[in-house]
Formats: sequence, C-alpha cells, structure tokens
Amino acid sequence: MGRKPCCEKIGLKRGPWTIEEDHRLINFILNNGIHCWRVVPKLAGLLRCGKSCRLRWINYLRPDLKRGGFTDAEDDRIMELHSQLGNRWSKIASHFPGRTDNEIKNHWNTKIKKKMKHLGLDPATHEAMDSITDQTESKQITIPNMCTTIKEKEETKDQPKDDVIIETSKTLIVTNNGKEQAENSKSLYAEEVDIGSLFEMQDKEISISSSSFSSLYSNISRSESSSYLAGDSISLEQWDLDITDPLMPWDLFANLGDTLFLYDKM
DNA sequence: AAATTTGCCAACCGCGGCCCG
DNA sequence: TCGGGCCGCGGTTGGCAAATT
Repeated sequence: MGRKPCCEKIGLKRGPWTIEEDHRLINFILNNGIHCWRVVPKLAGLLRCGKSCRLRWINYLRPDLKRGGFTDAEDDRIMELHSQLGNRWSKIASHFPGRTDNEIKNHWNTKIKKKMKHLGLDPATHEAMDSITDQTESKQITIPNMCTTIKEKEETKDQPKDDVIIETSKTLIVTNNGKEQAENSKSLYAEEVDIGSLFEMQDKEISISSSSFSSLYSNISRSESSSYLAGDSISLEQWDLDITDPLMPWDLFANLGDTLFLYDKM
C-alpha cells in the first residue's frame, strides 16, 4: 500500500511564499510555538501543507539564520566535513550555527564543487583527479587548504600564457588560449573578493521598532537588494540578522506584536 | 537591444527512520 | 510486533536574475 500524502493537497497553494503568508507563519510560530507541523497551516490560516511551512520556517524565516556569503574558513570547514561525512548535509550544517542544510548543500553544488574541480580535486572522493597526467604537461595544483590554493592561483596567473587548464565534466584539457587563461584566473579570484565584500556593502542599518526585537538585536543590516522605507511592514525574510546569541530563547518573542515595523537607525 | 545561456537558490518530492497506539 | 502517521533528510526542479553572445 502506498504511503499517504503528508496532507490533503487539493486546494493547497504551492510555489513562492508571499509576504502575507510569511507574516502569518511567523506570527503564529512566535505566539504559539511549534508542536505539530501538520496543524500549523490550519491554525495559522495558511493554504499550505505542514511540510511546506516547516521548510519555509527552517530555511528562511527562522530569526537565528545567518545569511550572507560563505567565508574561506567556512568553505574549508565544509570541505573537511564533507570528506568525513559525505552528503549528510544536516550533520555538516550542525557545525555551522545559523546555516541551514539546504544553504550548505546549495553552496556545495554551486561553488565548492567548481572550486575543487578547478584545483584538480574530485568533489566526491576529495582525492586528486589524475586524468590530466597523461594528456600534456599541464600543472595540477592539489593543496587541501582553500585559502592557500587561492593565493597560489593568484601568484601563478602572471605566468606565460600557455598551460591553460579548461575544465570539462570528466577531464581537464590544456589549450594555448591566453584569453581564456586570464578569464579563468579572474573568475576564481573575483569569487573570493565578492564573498568578502558582501559585508562591506551592507552600509545601511536599521532596527526593529518592536521593543522585544530591539532588546535582542542591536543592529539589523539591511539587504542591499531591499528597498523598504521607514515604517514599512516587512517579513523576516528581508533581514540579514546580526545575532550575537545563536541560542536564542523563544520566550523572548512572547510579547511580540502582530506586525513588525522598521525605522531608520539614527 | 534582444535573445540566449548560465548561475543561483528557494521550494518541492519522495524515501527512510522514529514514535506511538 | 506491527502498522500508520509524522518528521527530517537528501536529491532534484523551476524560476528568476545576471552574464554572455
């Protein structure tokens, strides 16, 4: 017998969450806590299944989420943990307070895997890929520490414009295209710079008018992409929270009002 | 400037494990 | 002990934005 769906799916909404839905879910959880995800959407007045609510809360609305780019140190730590734990993202995420397994998984699939391939490392085994050794005289850089490797890449980018490594899915191919070498080096380096500069770009700061939140968070950095004005009502998803206490007690939210407002920080 | 490709990430899907009656 | 129900996890997809042609 087949497994029953987690909830009655007919008539339930799917796809991206609206700000109003976020408000409903946040307010419900902050006021009532989480006892059973199955009943959360019903009690919160949401046309979503409990699973969708859980995912939305865990991956996006939780106030203790640490948003923003991953640092070199975090990348190194993820690689290290992945070599020990494999694709057990929840286990890996448990070593990064404020990071979700989904976030780390996405980061792994979009960034770290590419970096490792650039470095001649197999993302699955963390061992050096030896497929290029019989191709040409290309160089293979296999340094476990990502920071060190980036520096070495930087130091080598001014070398003669042969020995360019162009990556494919299975093997590394050497060409003599100097233009492509420059772009590859630039790409790898720019990625590192962008991560670090993410924080510098958050020059605007705001605070939450709710006294409950003000007592919890001294500063809340405004996402560079958001465009809310003073007094706007927004959802937590728009915030890059600067949390000093990762183990935040939920009791502190007990008196939070139904709506949160923003005002410009003095 | 328009069309196409690529990258990113939020959200969904389905399975496995755990809990409880 | 067994079966049903729920939760959590990992793989995958879809859509949007940015980059490239």
